Amino acid sequence: MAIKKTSLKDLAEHLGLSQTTVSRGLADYPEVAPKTKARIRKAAADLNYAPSSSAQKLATGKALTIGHVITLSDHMTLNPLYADFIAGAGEVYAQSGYDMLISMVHSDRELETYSALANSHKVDGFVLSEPVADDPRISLLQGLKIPFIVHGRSGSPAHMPTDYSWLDVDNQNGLEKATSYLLELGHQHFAFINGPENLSFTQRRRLGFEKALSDVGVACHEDWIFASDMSEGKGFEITNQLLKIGKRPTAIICSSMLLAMGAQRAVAMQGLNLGKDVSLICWDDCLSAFDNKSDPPQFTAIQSSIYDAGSKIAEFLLEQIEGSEKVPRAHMLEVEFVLGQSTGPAPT
Amino acid sequence: MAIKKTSLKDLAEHLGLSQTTVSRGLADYPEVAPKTKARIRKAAADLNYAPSSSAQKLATGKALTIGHVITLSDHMTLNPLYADFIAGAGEVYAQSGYDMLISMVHSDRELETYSALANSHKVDGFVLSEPVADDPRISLLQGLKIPFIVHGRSGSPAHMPTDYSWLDVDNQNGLEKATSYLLELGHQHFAFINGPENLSFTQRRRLGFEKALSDVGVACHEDWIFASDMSEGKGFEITNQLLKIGKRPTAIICSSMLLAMGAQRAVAMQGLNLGKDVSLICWDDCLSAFDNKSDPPQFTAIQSSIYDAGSKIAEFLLEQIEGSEKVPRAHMLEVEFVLGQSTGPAPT
DNA sequence: ACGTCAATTGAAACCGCTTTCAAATTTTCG
DNA sequence: CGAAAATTTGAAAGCGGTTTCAATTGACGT
Repeated sequence: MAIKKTSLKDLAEHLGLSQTTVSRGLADYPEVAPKTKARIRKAAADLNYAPSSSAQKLATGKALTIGHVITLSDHMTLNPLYADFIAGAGEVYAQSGYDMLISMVHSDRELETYSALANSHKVDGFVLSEPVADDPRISLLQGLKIPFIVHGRSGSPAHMPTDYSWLDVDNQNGLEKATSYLLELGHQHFAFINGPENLSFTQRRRLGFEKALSDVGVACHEDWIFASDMSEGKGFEITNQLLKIGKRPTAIICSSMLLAMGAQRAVAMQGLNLGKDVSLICWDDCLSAFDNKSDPPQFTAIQSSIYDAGSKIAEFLLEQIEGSEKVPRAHMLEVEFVLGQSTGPAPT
Repeated sequence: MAIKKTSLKDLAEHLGLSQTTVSRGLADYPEVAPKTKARIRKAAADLNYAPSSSAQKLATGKALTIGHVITLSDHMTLNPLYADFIAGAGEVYAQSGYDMLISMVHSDRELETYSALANSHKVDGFVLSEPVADDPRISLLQGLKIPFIVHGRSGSPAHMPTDYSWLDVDNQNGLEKATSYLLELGHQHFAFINGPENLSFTQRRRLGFEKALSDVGVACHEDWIFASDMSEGKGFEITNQLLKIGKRPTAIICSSMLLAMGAQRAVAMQGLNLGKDVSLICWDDCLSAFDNKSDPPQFTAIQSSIYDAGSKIAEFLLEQIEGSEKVPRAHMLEVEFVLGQSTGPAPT
């Protein structure tokens, strides 16, 4: 009852053909006679033949696999964003016959993991997430000469890198829009609950926020800008503190839907009305788990689907790997403003 | 400027040794002289040698890879649970030198994907998630004779399968505990917002719920049991409807934290007090994104870390793959009850 | 000094597929 | 009808490791 794995050789013998022909037949080479091809395909189906991927990889040098390295910063901190992003990318991979290799690794072994995956030829390319300023992974992969694309950009907010491929959403513009809208509503006192300080999108958002304010000469409450984990709990906690202040902010901007949900809870708990006493705009990554899709939407938001970002980035990477032109490619996604129930004119 | 990939052969030549010895040296075989080993290791490090994984796989027949097949039921519905589950499993894989291969696939090509991955030897085993009753994947994999473990159980709620490995959390008991606690508080009118009907854990939870009620002879409002997507929006929507009813439920049980958050929002919006006017218990998978960790916790809950489930399941699967004994292994995880702020005595 | 045995090392086969290059078979056509 | 061209097929050499089995070397006992 040994497992009967049919090899190419078995199949060839069974057909009375050479491995060469069978291999070509299955790969649909033009030089194989149509009649033969049909025979081969039938036999392959009958014998339940499936080529060994490792043999194929060895022979072709292609891994047909894309690597995503995820760092578990502390214990089990898996960004919920990542799930949707990966779903988007994964679907594209599947359609193109690629696999997705996910490596969970602690941050201290991160670079090592990239090298190992690249050197052992396990993957043909990488997707880099959450770039930090001057991200060491970028130069590493450049040195390794393996294709990769960055979700986001490393470097200063204004910089549009040209020496590597990236796809980013216009974070700065997004926050400018959000802030401007609130300004139009007459708000003057803003709190901004942003993401972890070291991430470059956080910095870009802050820039957009500050720019919108300085453009109209409204002062920015430095100590109402928070760098926080983007969890519901933090959103609640911070907002709760804020609302206790005598002269409290009238508008809150949250860098994620989770933060916004926490903020909303705090507002409700203080007996205040969202959209009246306090306005709230949040960044909405359009995660499948939190659809902001009621009519009108629960939150006024800056939207940008991270699922789409995932699929776009996968497309670009595959083009880069398979295509001849190895020019780095850059792409900026625009955000969409949606009006929801969480904003209203500044209270007088 | 070709990429200089050092092969075993290069390394052997460089050292003036045979490939055999070098291979053994790197694999730490006892028959290689310690002095030689040291030389080999140094050279390997110097030349930046990394074995080709495909060659290794081909030679050994092991893929050192575990497959997770994720079905995207509709468009982009990636269960947020899955992220934490995968993180738990992924970490164990990484520690044991295994990779995690994730295949995103539409449900109509699901079985096909399992066969393809197995037949092409891309993976040494599978983790099956979200089993449904009489899950076809199970018999498929049994036929394929490839190791696998199920997260959850297929089949009737009472059944403890012995013909395949599984790890499950005691869903029934969890819901019994939750319901009993509410009963002790004097509640009589329950709503239960459960997960999608076809999933077997949903059925088990329902069973626990009904059992707890029938044990004390309390009637069950059939039409207050909901099979719902486990999203915040649904939780809100359903609860909102419920609260408009004249003789409304005094206690709500939610099968996920997201549902509970939605429910909470509805309660707050109706100007009601959670833990006073309405009590709420939820199932808490201890997702990293929603920590129910304040003191006291926001929600009274039945806890069971899905991250831990992921790592346990990975451990078991690897044992099954590497170990000699191929006996199916079963494991039941217990739940923990935590008292939070969302419950209180039934209003009179 | 010599046979014996353990400790090391190596040659070569093999894993299963792709691909180069040559061979065999058909077709085409003057 | 026969040569040249086009179409099909196959033998064998990799791809880069692991592993079997044989060969070499050195140590040891007498």
